Amino acid sequence: MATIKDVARRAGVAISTVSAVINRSAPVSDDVILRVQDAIREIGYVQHSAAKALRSGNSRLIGVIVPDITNPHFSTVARVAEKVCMEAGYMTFVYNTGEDADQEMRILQMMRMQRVAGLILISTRSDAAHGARLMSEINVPTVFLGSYVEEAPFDMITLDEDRASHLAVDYLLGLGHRDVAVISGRAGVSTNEERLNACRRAFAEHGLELRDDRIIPANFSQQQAYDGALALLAAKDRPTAIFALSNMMTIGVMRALLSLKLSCPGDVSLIGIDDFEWPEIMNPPISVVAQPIVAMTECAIRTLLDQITSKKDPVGHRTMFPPELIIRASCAPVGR
Amino acid sequence: MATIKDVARRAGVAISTVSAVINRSAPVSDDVILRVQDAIREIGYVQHSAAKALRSGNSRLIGVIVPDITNPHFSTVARVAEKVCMEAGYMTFVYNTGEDADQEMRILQMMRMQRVAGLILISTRSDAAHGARLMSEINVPTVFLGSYVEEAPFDMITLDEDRASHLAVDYLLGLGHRDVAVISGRAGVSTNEERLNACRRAFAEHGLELRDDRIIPANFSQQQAYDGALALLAAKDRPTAIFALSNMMTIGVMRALLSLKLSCPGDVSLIGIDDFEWPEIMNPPISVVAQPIVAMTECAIRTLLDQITSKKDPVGHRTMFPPELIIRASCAPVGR
DNA sequence: GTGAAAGCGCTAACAG
DNA sequence: CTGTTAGCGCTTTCAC
Repeated sequence: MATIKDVARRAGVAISTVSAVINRSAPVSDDVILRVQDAIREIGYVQHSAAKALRSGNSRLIGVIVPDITNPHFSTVARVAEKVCMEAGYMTFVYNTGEDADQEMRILQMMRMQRVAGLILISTRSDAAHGARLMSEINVPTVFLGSYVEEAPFDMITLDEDRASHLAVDYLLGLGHRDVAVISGRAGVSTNEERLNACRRAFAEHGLELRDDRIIPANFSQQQAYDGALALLAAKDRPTAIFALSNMMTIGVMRALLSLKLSCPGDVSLIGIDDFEWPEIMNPPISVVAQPIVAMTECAIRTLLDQITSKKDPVGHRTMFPPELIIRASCAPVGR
Repeated sequence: MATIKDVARRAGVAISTVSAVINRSAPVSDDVILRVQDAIREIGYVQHSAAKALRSGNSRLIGVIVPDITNPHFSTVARVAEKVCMEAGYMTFVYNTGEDADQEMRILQMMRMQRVAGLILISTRSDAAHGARLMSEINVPTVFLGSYVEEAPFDMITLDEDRASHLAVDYLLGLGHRDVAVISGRAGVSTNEERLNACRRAFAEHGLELRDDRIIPANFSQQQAYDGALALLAAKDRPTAIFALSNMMTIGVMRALLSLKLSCPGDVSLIGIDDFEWPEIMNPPISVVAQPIVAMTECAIRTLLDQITSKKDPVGHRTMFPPELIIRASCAPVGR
C-alpha cells in the first residue's frame, strides 16, 4: 500500500508538506495542495489510521457499549451515535454486553487496547462495587446513557424516570385500576430501581400501596416477563392492569396475554415504558411512556465530544429528558 | 499509559521477552512468564492495538457493512458477527450505509484507513458499475452476505432466493389466489431481482402471469411499501393477496391494511420474506418465508476468516441456505 | 513556505 | 532462553 512517502515523492514535495495538506495543519500554497491531491489520487493513497493514532496519541475512536443491539431501542442508539460521531470525524465501535458484567469488562479492556478517545456506556450494573471496577478499567472521558453507576462520577443522560413511572401509574389509577402489577427489570440497575421506586411513590400519593407480591422481577428480559406474566395471569386473583418497565418486557407480557387468550384491554390493561416503532401492527396497539431516545443519544455524544475536546473532568452531572405518555388501545377503565 | 518497556523494566526482563509472553510467540520459562504477568497486572499495562497493528501489518479488525442496523434482520447480523469474530480474536466495526451507494463508498474508505483485515458486505447495488467502484476501493478479503455485486468476484452467502419466492407464490396460488401483487425491493439489488424473477417463474409454472402493474416497487422501505400498498388496496380492483419481498415492506403493507380497515386474511392475504421475532403479537400473526440469518452470518464470517488465514483469492463461490415457509394466520383461501 | 529527523509502542530478526 | 535493534507510517518540531 502506498504511504505518505510515496505521495511526497510523486508530488515532488516533502513528507511534512503532504501531512500539512492532508490535515490542513499548516499553510501550503494552492499550487502545492493541488499537486499533492493529484498525487494522492493517482497512487490511491489512504491514510493509515493506526500509524496516525500511534504518533498523534489520538485514535479518533469512540466506544459505544450497549446491552443488546438486537433491541430496537439500542440499535437506534447505535445508529444515532454512528451518525453524530462520523460528522465529528470520529469512528464508533459498537459492542454488546449481553447484560453480563464480565463481558462488559472484557469489552472495556478491548476498548482500552484500541485507545478509544471516549466511551458511551450503558452499564450492566449500578452498584458501587461495579463502579469501582469500572473506574479501574476506564481512563477516558465517558458518559452514561440511560443508566448510571454509583461511585463512577461520569456525566449521565437519562430519562426523567420518576416522571415516566408517574405518568403510567397515574394513568392506570385514573382509569380506576387498583390491582396493578409491575413487571420490573434487573435489580441493581439504576433505571429499574428508579422506575420501581417512582411506582411505589406514585401509588402512595394516591393513598395506595404497591405490594411486593405485585412486583414481578423479569430482568429486562422478554422471556422472563412472559414467564412471570403467565404465572401472574393464570392465578385466580390476577391484576386488572400491568405496567412493564421496558419494551422487551412489554412484549413478553403481550405474549402471555395472547397465549392465555386474555383480551387486552378487555380483561387486563397493559402499559409499558419505551415506544415501539410500528405500534399499529401490534395486537393491540400498545399505550406507552415513550422516551426521546434519539435526542438523548445525540446529547450523550455531544457531551462526550465536548469532554474530549475540553479535556476537563466530568462532574457527574445528570441531564434528564422528559418522557411522554402515548395513549393507544391497550388500557381501559377497570371493570369495563 | 504504561508501555511494554515499563513492563520489561518492572519484570527485569527484555522487551522482546515481554512480547513473547503476551503473544506466546516464543518459548519462555514459567518463572519468567509469571514475573511478566505480575508486572503487567501491577502497572496496569494494556497492549496498544494501533502500535501492534502498525508494526505487524495486521489490524485484527473486521468491517461489517449493513444497510441499517435498526432493521432487526441486520442487527442480528451484527450481533452474530461480533460474537464469532471476538471468539477468533478479531474486533468488528459495524457500519450503516442507509442504502446509499456514496455512503457505502465513504465507509469503505474509512475501513481502508483502519486497514481492516476483511469485510462482510451487504452492498447497496449489484450492477457492474458499482462492482467496478467496489473493486477499486476494496483490497482485502471480502464476502457478500445476502446480496452480491456483478464484476466483484468475492464469495457470497445467500438465501436460495429462487426457492424462497417459489415457496410463497406456490402457497398463495395453492390457496386459490389468482390476483396477487408483489411488493418489490430496490431495483438493481441482486436480492430483489432474484426474488422478483423467481416470482415470475413461479407464476409461469402455474400457467399464470405476474403482470408488471402488479409489481409495486418499494425500495425495501417500510414507508414506500405502505404508500404503495395504500394505493393498491384503495383501488376497486385490489388484489386478493400480497407478497412482500422483505420484512420492512411486509410491515408497511400491514399498516396499509390496518389503516384501510381491511381484514387480513379476510379481505386480503399477506405473506412476506424474512421472519419476525415475535409474530404472535402482530395483528394478524404473519405467515412468512424465513431465512436462517444466524447460520448464514456465521457461515459468512467463517468463510471470511478462512480467506484471511489462507490468503488465497476468493473464487466468487456462492453458498445458498434454504428458506422455510412458516404458516401463521395471514393467508386464507381466496373468496373465504 | 519547505525539508530533515526524531520517535509514538510494538514485533521480529538476530546475536549472544 | 534473553537482549539489542531496526523499522511499521505517521506527526511534529526546528532549522532553513
